[in-house]
Amino acid sequence: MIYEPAKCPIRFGLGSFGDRWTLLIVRDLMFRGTTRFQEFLNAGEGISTNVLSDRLARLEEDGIVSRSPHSADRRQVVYGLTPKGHDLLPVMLAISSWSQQWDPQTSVCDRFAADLRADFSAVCDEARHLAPRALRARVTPEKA
Amino acid sequence: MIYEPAKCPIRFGLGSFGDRWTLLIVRDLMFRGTTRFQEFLNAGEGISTNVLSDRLARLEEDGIVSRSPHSADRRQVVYGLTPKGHDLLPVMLAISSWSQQWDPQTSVCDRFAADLRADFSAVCDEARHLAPRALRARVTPEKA
DNA sequence: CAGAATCACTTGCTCTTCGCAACTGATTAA
DNA sequence: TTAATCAGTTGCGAAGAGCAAGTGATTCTG
Repeated sequence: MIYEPAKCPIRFGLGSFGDRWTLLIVRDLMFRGTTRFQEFLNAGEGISTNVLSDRLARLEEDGIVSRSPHSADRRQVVYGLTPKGHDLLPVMLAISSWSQQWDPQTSVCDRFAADLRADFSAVCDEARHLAPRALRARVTPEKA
Repeated sequence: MIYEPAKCPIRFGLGSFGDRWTLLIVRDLMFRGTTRFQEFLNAGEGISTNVLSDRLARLEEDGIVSRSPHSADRRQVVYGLTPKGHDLLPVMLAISSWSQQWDPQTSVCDRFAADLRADFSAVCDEARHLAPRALRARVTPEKA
């Protein structure tokens, strides 16, 4: 926990993911299907090994990320989202929608953004059942 | 800007509010009607003056917060949300909904949470036109 | 009109955290 | 048997956060 929560929901949320890196890890798990330590490192964001290690541990402690040994290769550790982690989908999509609206560089496809604005809950319900790659395909523009 | 953005919407969002304090300032502006430097300090979160000063400056630079001199008292500076800042409402409500679901201590009223789950877009559209106090009254439980 | 209070900050200091690089122990591939 | 790969850990310099005191402008008080 990054700092103590109170009754405020914003403060509680920031206690779990109120830093530069945590939501990027959740993004990789949710939209890119990243499951291993090395993959997070190579995600191109420049997170360092010690910080990644720390954030994954915190996320596991907070019940957002699951950690299990790989069945075949015992060197590997497989990370995944718990139900609590999956429930961050609306937060991620709300941020995506905001960025699409205010950052010209952001590549969220216009149709998805329009769908979100029209019926956010319906899009979330639909997106909830998609695998990471399919989810990402739904969010990002067709021609990119 | 806390770090460089790319095409990723999550990364862009975190570039604007990916730290411990920024969203708490937005919360105070959005749900509590806080407008002055001293009020942010006394919000009970324990932010220090130098960090508050820095964050308000960044938020203004990012076009999320407006800064104007008080009409009567020229010592005072009045802070407010820009349209870009107001558009963070869905992000704040998504975080609130998540916290209400996963933190027993979080005080978001059950009815509001249910409304959000049923039709997030409609609740956002409705909430958009409310003043901070009225908005907060809609979110927090009746008996608290 | 003088002195004190209040406003939004700034400065200086200390301590924690971050980013980088090298290293480790366990496991697997050649 | 040796080399490569895995998920980390450790050590160090730099950056950021937290705390307390100070600043200049403005406004209130007597």
